[in-house]
Amino acid sequence: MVDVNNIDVYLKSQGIRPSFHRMKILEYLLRERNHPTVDTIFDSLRGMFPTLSRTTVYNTMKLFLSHGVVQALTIEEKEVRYDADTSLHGHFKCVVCGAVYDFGLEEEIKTFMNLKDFQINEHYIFLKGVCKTCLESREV
Amino acid sequence: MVDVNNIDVYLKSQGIRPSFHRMKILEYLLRERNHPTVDTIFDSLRGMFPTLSRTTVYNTMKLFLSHGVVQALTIEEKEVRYDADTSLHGHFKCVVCGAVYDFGLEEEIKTFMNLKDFQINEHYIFLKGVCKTCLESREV
DNA sequence: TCTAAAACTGTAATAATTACAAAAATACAA
DNA sequence: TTGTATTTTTGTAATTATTACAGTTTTAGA
Repeated sequence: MVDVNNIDVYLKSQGIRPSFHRMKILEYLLRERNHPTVDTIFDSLRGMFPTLSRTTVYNTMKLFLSHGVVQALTIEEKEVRYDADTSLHGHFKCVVCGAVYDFGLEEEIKTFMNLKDFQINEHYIFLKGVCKTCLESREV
Repeated sequence: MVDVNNIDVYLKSQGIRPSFHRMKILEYLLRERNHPTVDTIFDSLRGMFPTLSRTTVYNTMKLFLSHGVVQALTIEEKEVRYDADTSLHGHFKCVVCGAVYDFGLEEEIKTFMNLKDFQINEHYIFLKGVCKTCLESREV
């Protein structure tokens, strides 16, 4: 995983000039790990530097995406979320509280998705249901 | 799989009144199996009955969705696609030609996505890459 | 046939995203 | 350091998918 203290080095290694905004946005993604939408990122960072533009967040996410620094999650229509963890893992969205959880996947799972003669570049695994916390609070 | 000749019976069994438009839209989904967007459905059926409204397609898809007659695929931002096959299977999108392919998944795969103490209602498995046809035409 | 409910239509409103042009910041050569 | 070209950022306008809504048509059944 990328070291939060060396974001500039990491961005350079990915062919991206490490501007102030870009570093702050990636730092946010790495620290919070909350699979935010553009609006969530924008609202969260605006407090710290009010000069930030929503367009910059859009531009930056598009740039990060094209350089493989983030993956885009479209678990649900009308909200694209971003994840700075680009390793193989799944996502679970709780339909009650809306939280998105990560969960691990063995490499092995790829054999179950083997498409003969197709070149597979990206794997997305989304589950929906009710998370443990929401299940427990319902039982009360 | 649902019999294309008994769509009215099937819709009734799902608690949906089988109106003319609803039957034609479901028939389209079952026949074409092309994971269409609302616009694709609209454009395809408009020729047959020009009185069709885009809003009707939206309304119908929302109705089908809430009754479990279709599933919504959000493989990519900015396009919700619909699939009348609600059984467990995966989807592959070719980034070159844009086609969406179905592929089978063993029940077994669910054990690889077991989230302890979570209630899982829906499984979505999306792959992206290059399909066989596009790979072959590139080699030329 | 008449009436109430359901379905359909078309336009207007909303929301996420993109386009674009101007302004600011940065890099770097002279 | 200064000047200039390039990159980045900003803010507004445009675009696109979707939803809201109100009026019209169709349907079911008394």
